[in-house]
Amino acid sequence: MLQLRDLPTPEILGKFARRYPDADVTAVATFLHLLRVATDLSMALDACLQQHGLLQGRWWVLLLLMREETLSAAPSQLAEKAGVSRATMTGLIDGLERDGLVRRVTDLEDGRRVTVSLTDAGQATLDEVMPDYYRRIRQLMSGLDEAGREQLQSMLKIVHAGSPALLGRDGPADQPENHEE
Amino acid sequence: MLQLRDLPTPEILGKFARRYPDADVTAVATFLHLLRVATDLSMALDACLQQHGLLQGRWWVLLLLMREETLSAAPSQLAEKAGVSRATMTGLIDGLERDGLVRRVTDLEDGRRVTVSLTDAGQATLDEVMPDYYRRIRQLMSGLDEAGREQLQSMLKIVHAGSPALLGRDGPADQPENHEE
DNA sequence: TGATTATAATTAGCCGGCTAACTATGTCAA
DNA sequence: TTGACATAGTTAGCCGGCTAATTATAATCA
Repeated sequence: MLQLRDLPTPEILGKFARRYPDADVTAVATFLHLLRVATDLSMALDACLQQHGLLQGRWWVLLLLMREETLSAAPSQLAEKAGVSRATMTGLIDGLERDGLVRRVTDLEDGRRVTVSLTDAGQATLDEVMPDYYRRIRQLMSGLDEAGREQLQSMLKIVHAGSPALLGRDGPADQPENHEE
Repeated sequence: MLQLRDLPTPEILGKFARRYPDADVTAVATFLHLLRVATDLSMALDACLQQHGLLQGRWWVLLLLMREETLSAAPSQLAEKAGVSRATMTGLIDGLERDGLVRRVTDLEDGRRVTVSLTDAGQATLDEVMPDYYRRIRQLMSGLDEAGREQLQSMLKIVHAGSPALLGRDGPADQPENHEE
């Protein structure tokens, strides 16, 4: 997601700000810092899961199934909840089924529908991974007390609320520029 | 990075915590929240850059070149600073060269070395993208004042410092000796 | 009824990461 | 001088996302 290792130094940001007067140095620094930390955490999570033979995508599928009372769900539901396309979910389920962690059952009444269920092996895998995962997250966050966590989350919400600003068709139209396309 | 759209509700976290007593509910919630927000920002950034015909990887290359006094650098330097493999950097440069945004020049003294330079067209592209980017970041962060940004960054540092906890070979039982920054 | 449309899942093929192998060039010491 | 090694970049091929097209089944209505 944010691969960049060499975040701009204050000097570089200042230099760029002279060429581009719209630059808000502390805003950019904070934004990049947030992406940098999150990227490192995500990569570290991947590494942790790989020690148990899982990858993030597959792990989420198992978790989503375990949340269900019936330990099962339709591929389309899983895709939506996991935030991936149905095609990607098909691939994830293929892999999990090959490893025996989930099972596919075609619906008897509606032949188009398929139900994916967590197998005993799948549950066992989660029972191995989750305690390790939870211990690591506990440790990761041990530097922040409850109040700190609350505060971090409330600041994240503020930033999150601004994210549509990044999306608008032509930017916060300060001064309209002429580009085609 | 964190595709998951359906973050666990407090009820689900509680249910999992009963099965896995090591779970620290607020730690997990904060961790996931951080990844969720960062992922949305990253995707929004991608969408913004795509409006100018760029992708994150290529954009970073142009920025790294613009930082240099000579507007040029070696592919290996760029790869390291951008945090991608040399092979990936070769591909990025291929695309940028094809679009005329950078230029490759083989070193006269050492035939193995190549210098990548920003072309006028590359600079012009940046001059189009950067003001838009900066305006959007300014808007994104407008909900936090300077003190808030400082505080957010200091909390990010605390979390970042704990990230080695996610990596340790066999859970946080053994303390990783990584210590930097 | 039977043609048309809608829905669920899958398949096909693209793209941008990666690692590992390869090519070309330079360096150094026997 | 030349053979072993080192270095810079590229190429080859894998993998997991994606979109778009396809297959199979169900639902609708003239």
